[in-house]
Amino acid sequence: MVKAEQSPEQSMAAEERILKAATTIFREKGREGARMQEIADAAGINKALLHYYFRSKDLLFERVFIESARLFFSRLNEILQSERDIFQKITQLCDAYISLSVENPFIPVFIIGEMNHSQDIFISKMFTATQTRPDFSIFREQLQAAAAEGMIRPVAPHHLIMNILGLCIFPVIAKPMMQFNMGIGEKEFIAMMEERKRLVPELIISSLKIEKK
Amino acid sequence: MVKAEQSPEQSMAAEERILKAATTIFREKGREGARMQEIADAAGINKALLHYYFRSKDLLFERVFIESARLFFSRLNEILQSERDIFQKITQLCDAYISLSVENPFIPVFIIGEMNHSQDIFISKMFTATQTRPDFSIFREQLQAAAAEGMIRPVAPHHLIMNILGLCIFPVIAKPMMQFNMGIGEKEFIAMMEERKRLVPELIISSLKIEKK
DNA sequence: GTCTATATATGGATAGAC
DNA sequence: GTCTATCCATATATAGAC
Repeated sequence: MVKAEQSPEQSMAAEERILKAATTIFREKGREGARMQEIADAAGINKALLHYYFRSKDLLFERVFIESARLFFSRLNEILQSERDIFQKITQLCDAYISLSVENPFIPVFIIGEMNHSQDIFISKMFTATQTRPDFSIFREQLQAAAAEGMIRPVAPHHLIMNILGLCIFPVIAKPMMQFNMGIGEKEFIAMMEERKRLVPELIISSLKIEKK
Repeated sequence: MVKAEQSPEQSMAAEERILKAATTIFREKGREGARMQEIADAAGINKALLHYYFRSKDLLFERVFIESARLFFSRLNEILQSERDIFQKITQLCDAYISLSVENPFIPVFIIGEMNHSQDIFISKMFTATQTRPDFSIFREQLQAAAAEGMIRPVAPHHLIMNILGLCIFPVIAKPMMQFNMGIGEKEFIAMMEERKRLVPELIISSLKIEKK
């Protein structure tokens, strides 16, 4: 515990503590709601050190946002471009995004909020930085092939992806509404989301298989 | 144009202009992102007058939030408690919430964001003020009756409502993500949401009718 | 690298004239 | 009711000692 030393580990520790604290607070309160003082307190250092390491609130925010967006979107790409068939991919996507949202309930609200509050130019820049722009080409071809074979009915990829993400993520961001408007408690909510890991893939897949009209 | 007069109409006009401007700006930027100066500018008056009419930013925000929440949640109640059967109600809910979200794209993000950023006590107070707490009893009974008759398979109301709202609202709040991550332009987005007025009820209703297992 | 102290800017709110 | 001018608290950011 030789605290006087200025070892690289000490330096790293402070920088990481700041980043960890900033991540928590930005995600919970958003860019505008977060306070540098609060981040400093949570990191156990003072405001001056924040600026020493990250120069400004905007830059610190960018770091947090990019990392959050990467965490959120990288799974999408991984699953879409794997070697699995469409049904496995759908099941994996549901499981991944329900788990991700339940375990990090602030991330979806954070990303959605900031994306809707920022200028297009900023969002574009952030996305380029995350390097997670998903490639739908493989998935699209799989869907077309399956439709051509009569295995499923034709479906536009963006509709399908929105269906999956909406069904998996929306309940998490609407949780307060469910609490106050529908009387769903914490335990019921957890149970409900667990049920949805089974219900949502079933719903999505059955809708593809039905021969209607 | 006798501007010197202090008629009640003049007074009303200013108050309403403020409320209109505040509504727009709070919805777009959120409670923390909104600036009283900006609201004053948009209303064509100065900051002092904001406080004259609404006392504080918090009170002005409450007015806007309550009115927005009322607009958003009142449709839910209306439809759930109407005399229609469950299939008509589902179709109406989809149509209503797609239209509402497309026409007022900031409202869902606004309500969701503020509900996730506020204390439970505040949210609770706001909801009491809106007087729009939905009553699911009729809808629940209808679902149970239909299931008992074998018309549909059993389904929990809160799952069903989340499915509907998620499928209708999520694409709107995820619009920036679709733009930058999936290359969906403004025209494609509008067309997509129009398609969903047909696709979503079809998806929901078919999932209820299927006899699986 | 880390701190204390301080500069600077900004935003919400009030005082007081008209 | 409406304005200008100003106060005051808070927030980001910097200077400079250690």
